[in-house]
Amino acid sequence: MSWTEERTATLKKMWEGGSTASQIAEELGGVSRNAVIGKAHRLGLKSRPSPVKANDKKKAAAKPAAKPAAKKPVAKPAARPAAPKPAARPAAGPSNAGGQVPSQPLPNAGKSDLPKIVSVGPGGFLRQGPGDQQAPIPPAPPRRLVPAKPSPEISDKTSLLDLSDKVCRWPMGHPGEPDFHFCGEQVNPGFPYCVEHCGRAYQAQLPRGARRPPPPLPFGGPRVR
DNA sequence: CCCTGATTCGC
DNA sequence: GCGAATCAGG
Repeated sequence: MSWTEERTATLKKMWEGGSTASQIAEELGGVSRNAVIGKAHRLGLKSRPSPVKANDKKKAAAKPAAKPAAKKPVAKPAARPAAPKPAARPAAGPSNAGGQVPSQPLPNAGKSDLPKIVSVGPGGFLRQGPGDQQAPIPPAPPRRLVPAKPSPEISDKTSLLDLSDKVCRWPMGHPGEPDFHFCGEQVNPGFPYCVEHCGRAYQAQLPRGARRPPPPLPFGGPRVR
């Protein structure tokens, strides 16, 4: 398997959506977890709430001395760029650090305390505020077993091959499912999505300080059909 | 042991 | 660029 545009896009989307590397690898198929991680890094995506690197204590004095990390008999000057850590991006909370979809059905159900931020995008689409996602859509995207439903109705749906600059590339469903397809509506000029999906793709910024970790949107965004 | 992501390095 | 092997933490 090679990293095509779409597979890379899927990887990126899922990675940013909080899926674990294993899940992504499984979804894509034909690649290992390591491959996904490796690719993610090469893409520049990196460092998410990683369980293993959670430590970021202010006390750096403890052990600056690096461990050779490479136990291979190769003598290598430990000149590591010392990645400037991106300083805790508002990432998933501790409860769902594992990338699992939160069991809470409505991330934003009764909470109206947040200011409703709405702004108008270039195409006239309304940006939603983070967490303003139309509430209840997907509590949990069914992963793992794909029914392999012999669906004949994918004929008139926009498939991967039907994508062009003119049609909305918003994914409907999940890759691997028999009826996975794309929105296919006419795009909002200058964007990869139609006006409606631009509203989902591009969200308004909350004022500083009022931000919350982005709702770990399940891969591919809300399951709308 | 299971899981996670990070890193290295031969290909 | 890719990803197995490995490391390291939970």
